Amino acid sequence: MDSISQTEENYLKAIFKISEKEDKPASTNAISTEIQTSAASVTDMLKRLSEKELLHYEKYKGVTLTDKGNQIATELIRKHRLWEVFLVDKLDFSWDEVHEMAEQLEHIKSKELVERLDEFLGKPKFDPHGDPIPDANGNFTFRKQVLLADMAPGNEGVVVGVQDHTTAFLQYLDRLELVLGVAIKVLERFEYDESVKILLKGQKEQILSKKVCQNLFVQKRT
Amino acid sequence: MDSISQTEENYLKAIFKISEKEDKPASTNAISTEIQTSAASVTDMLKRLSEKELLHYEKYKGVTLTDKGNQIATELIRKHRLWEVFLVDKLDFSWDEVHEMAEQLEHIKSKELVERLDEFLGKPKFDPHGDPIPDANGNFTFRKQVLLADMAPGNEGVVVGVQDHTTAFLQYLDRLELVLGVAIKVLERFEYDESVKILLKGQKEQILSKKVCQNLFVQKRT
DNA sequence: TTTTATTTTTAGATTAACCTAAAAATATTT
DNA sequence: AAATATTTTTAGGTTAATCTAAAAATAAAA
Repeated sequence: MDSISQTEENYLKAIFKISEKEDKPASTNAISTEIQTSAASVTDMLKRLSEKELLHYEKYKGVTLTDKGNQIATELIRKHRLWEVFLVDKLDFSWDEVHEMAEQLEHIKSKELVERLDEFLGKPKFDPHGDPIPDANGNFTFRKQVLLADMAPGNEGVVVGVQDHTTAFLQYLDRLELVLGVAIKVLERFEYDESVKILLKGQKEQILSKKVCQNLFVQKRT
Repeated sequence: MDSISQTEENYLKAIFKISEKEDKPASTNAISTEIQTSAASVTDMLKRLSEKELLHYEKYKGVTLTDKGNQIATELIRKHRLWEVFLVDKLDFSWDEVHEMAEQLEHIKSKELVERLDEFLGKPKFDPHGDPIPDANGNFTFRKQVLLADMAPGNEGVVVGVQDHTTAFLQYLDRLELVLGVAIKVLERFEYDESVKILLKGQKEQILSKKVCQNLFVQKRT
């Protein structure tokens, strides 16, 4: 029952994030980029986390989380996303403002608090960016979704998430009225620049750049 | 605009607390007791906080907060007490469970979050223990209150706060139905052990020990 | 007013988390 | 396969926050 520092928690979260994308052990460099610190510091920390049995570490081979490390990382993600829901649903922040606050709130240590918060928010399954919130057992709700870029003309669906979480992108989406839950239909794809014409809410036509399409998740209507 | 660590914040809060009671500079020992650390560590920290101009420090003379230090401490108390209201009013925790969580939540850094939270909670003036919540400008609502121990037979009033914040006392008060807002009347004082017989909610008689009376604040009806 | 007790500070160490620079291991080119 | 480039680790140092033990200053008692 050795306690874990906020810094250690951040490393676990970073490793979890990297492992989500790539299917190989997380490299020292990948972690140092994610966490904005020197590779030497990462090596230092990996040794300590390995000592605590939160991850498997072999020199020069990268790391993978142990079950214990995975569980802690998942809990952090659960807390982060629940707090984001709180900030947006209850305190009326917009989806581009909540990351930094949630980054702090996720380190609050109290199992009971998380469960009560979850209850208070109505046990949400997704956060304000459409990312799944793991339940108390660490299980994520899986939703089959595709990038708008991968939809063919004629396809319809609902905007359910984003790949790019930057403030700039989120604010741009607000301007385009591309908020979560909105219905869209792909009308046409222009080969020239891979932009796409969509029908928004069944009424408004709009052209979206390739970049936007590659960062927007849609749940297709079947 | 040098940032301040959680540890530094805790020192400022401790000094504020000590200065509230005593009217002289806070001593190294008083701080070390409050913060549960060695006197040597306190001396170290006082030098650093003095360097940052958060307090006035003269060797062997104790410390007082500067305006800046005072402001930070007041903001921490504001945050602590607002979060306590959130935990009790929104998440249904009881008044004896919230201290530790608020102790962590008070360090979340975001001016906007505090103001939104305040708004969300209905701009409360007092926390679940009856302690005043400073407003955004650092002003406390003053309430004239007396210890139950200082009330004479015949006096009536409403329970508005506690002096002792321990879990044990708070839980005991719950058992006695002495929650905030309850009306009481002093019926009789027994010289022998300085216990007091009161009338609860105008209907139930109860005898309270000297110790209870010395830790319960009442707002007298005039 | 000395002596004794208490409080506070200094000195010297430790630990977590970071850094830079150099060395070692691994990966990529030619 | 040798040479070059990249990644990772080691070595050695720094800073914040802590500690114990000893010295210095202040306060209390005889």
